[in-house]
Amino acid sequence: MEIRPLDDIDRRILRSLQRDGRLGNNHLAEEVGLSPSPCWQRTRRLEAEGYIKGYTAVLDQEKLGAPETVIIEVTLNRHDDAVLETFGRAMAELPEVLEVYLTTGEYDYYIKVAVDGTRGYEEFLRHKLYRVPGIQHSRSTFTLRCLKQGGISVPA
Amino acid sequence: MEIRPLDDIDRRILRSLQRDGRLGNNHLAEEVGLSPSPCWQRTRRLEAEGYIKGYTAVLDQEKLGAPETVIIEVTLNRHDDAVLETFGRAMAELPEVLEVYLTTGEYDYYIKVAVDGTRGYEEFLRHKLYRVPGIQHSRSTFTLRCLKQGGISVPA
DNA sequence: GATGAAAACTTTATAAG
DNA sequence: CTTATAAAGTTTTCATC
Repeated sequence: MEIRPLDDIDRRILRSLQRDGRLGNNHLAEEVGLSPSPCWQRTRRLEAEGYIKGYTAVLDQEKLGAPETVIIEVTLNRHDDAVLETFGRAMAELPEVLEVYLTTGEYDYYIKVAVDGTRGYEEFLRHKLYRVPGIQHSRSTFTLRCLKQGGISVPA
Repeated sequence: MEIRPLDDIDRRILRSLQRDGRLGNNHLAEEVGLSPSPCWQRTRRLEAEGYIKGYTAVLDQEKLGAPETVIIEVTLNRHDDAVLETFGRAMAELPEVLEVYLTTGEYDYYIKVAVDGTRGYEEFLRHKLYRVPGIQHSRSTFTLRCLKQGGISVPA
């Protein structure tokens, strides 16, 4: 079920649905230069094979009251599996947290949070991050402006 | 046109559409406990007022041949508006680049890229990043595992 | 792959309680 | 807000070339 590589039309379907996740099959077919029926089959195949993981509404962080994006890097004071895992899970459960990555290098975790200003940030640190045990050191970077944000580009 | 604050039902609509961007109005209405007609009006309002910025298909980075996510922080050797701006735009145009943020602190830019292993990463550095003029210093962090990724949580 | 057709469902608008 | 209606369009399946 995952044998065939993507062809040009598959990639066009992915690009179109990435641009507009609610595109109907008829419009999509027209956009990619196919008749509706095979277009529909390809789209279902791309979903079934996992190229398309899902569809989502993209919401506005500012309008929802968390205009600041802050990057927090964290080192833990122990590095056994259990501590690393527990910390990551605790972070992932917090609503302010947008992203959690376990990383190589100087820090163990890389976390991105959305907060309402320095106040919101302080609150997050004091009431959420610093209450999770095991943090040795953390370093925060406020973002000033986002120039790009989004999913992977479908290769040519 | 942007006077009214969100109520509980609006927030449920946002959460449902974030979870499934292709939910039809009837299912959505049922999910949020409303009849289809007002549900449809609220959804259009949330779009028109910008709470919903759009809809997108979420694609699989691995399946599309770029399984590694690398975080690159960059300092530029000059900090006038033109240099900062030009660098950010050049980064945003590269297909490997998923995110570009201008930041406070030690580095000027924070960039997230998707590449195919250390090979793909080296190629990105040599053929793309290092060909952009003005870089004083950069620091790369490979991510090992992603524990969370997604948009903002709709507040309670 | 293209076409066509049919049933079920969705979208969009409008009117009335 | 709800219920109801209705035309237009979409989705999904299926048979055929």
